[in-house]
Amino acid sequence: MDASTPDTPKEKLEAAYSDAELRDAMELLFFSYRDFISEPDAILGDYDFGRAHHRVIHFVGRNPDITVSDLLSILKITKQSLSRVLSQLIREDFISQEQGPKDRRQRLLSLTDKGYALEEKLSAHQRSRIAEAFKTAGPDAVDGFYQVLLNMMNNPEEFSRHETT
Amino acid sequence: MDASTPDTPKEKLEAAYSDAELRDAMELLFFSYRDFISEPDAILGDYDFGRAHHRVIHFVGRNPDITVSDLLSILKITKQSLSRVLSQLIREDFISQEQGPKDRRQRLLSLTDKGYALEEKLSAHQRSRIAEAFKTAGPDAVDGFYQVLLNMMNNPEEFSRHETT
DNA sequence: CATATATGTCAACAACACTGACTTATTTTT
DNA sequence: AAAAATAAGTCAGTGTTGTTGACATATATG
Repeated sequence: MDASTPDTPKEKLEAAYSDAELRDAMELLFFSYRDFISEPDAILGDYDFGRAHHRVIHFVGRNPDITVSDLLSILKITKQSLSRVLSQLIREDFISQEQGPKDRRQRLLSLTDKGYALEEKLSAHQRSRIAEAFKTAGPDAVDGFYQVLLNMMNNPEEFSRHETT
Repeated sequence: MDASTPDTPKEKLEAAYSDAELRDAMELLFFSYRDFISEPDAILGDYDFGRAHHRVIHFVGRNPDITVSDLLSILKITKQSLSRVLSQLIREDFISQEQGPKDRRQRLLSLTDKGYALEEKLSAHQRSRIAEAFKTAGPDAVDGFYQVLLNMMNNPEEFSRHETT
């Protein structure tokens, strides 16, 4: 019936996981992500923005002078999809464009002051939610959180963690 | 500048987290979830289904005889949104409906054999991805993963973890 | 000079969420 | 028994965000 259950008990040292346990993890991921991402929606509504705008603001904020194509490969969406939200953000002065100094075809993106202010506002709740979770769970749990999620990525190198003070 | 940096060094024992670290965590969540959820898309395409169908199949599979309203409060979408995908899944015999034995207004939802087969197929890659990540990270890391994500939920009671063998 | 690359744009379309209004069957309350 | 509440379903319209395909412009590179 249950093909995932190991027949040899000695394998337990290697921590085999049952299908039910693995589905637990899937659900936990769903629930936590659902609650995490739904949070800034109210604020975004005030600006007539959506989650796509939020993602762009976040990644431009963390990568000043990012090129459009680099942003595209982070978000993994088409340039037409990006264009809709990006041109809105540029038009309304949340994001600025600058011609690339070496390659003048590039349009380097950065947050304006207005954009930074919005980013701060949007991420405030999310940051304190994570800070709370981290404090409650403790430093070892935080390490585990990083290890597991990193191992779940297709290209863990895409993620670069900042210094722990 | 950075308002989150504690001035008193003794607070370090309580593990304060900088804004940069907290934004790291936000990104890790984004990246890992992005890669995790994009996986079954190809299979879904073969059936002309999308991610919404996948979520319904998953939660009905894990909660046989679930009522429509309970499913709605898990997914946190409107009944009109659910209706579109659910009626498709019922029409094509992936999900069955049964009148509630106590409350005959209820329509209890369960997966058919066909539905179970699809669920298995859809979750196979995701389960092995998680199993790999768990094995690589180790049991302590898995505990940390659970603790942090649980603490990030609005209502951690909504999640119930199965027995660890 | 030819070709490739970075970006932007137009148009059409699909998935999936939303609101609002209304119906039917059944249960609960008064 | 009548009234109100609940579970589920439906119709119609709308918005966000993703997709494909085709094409344009400026700039860099061979």
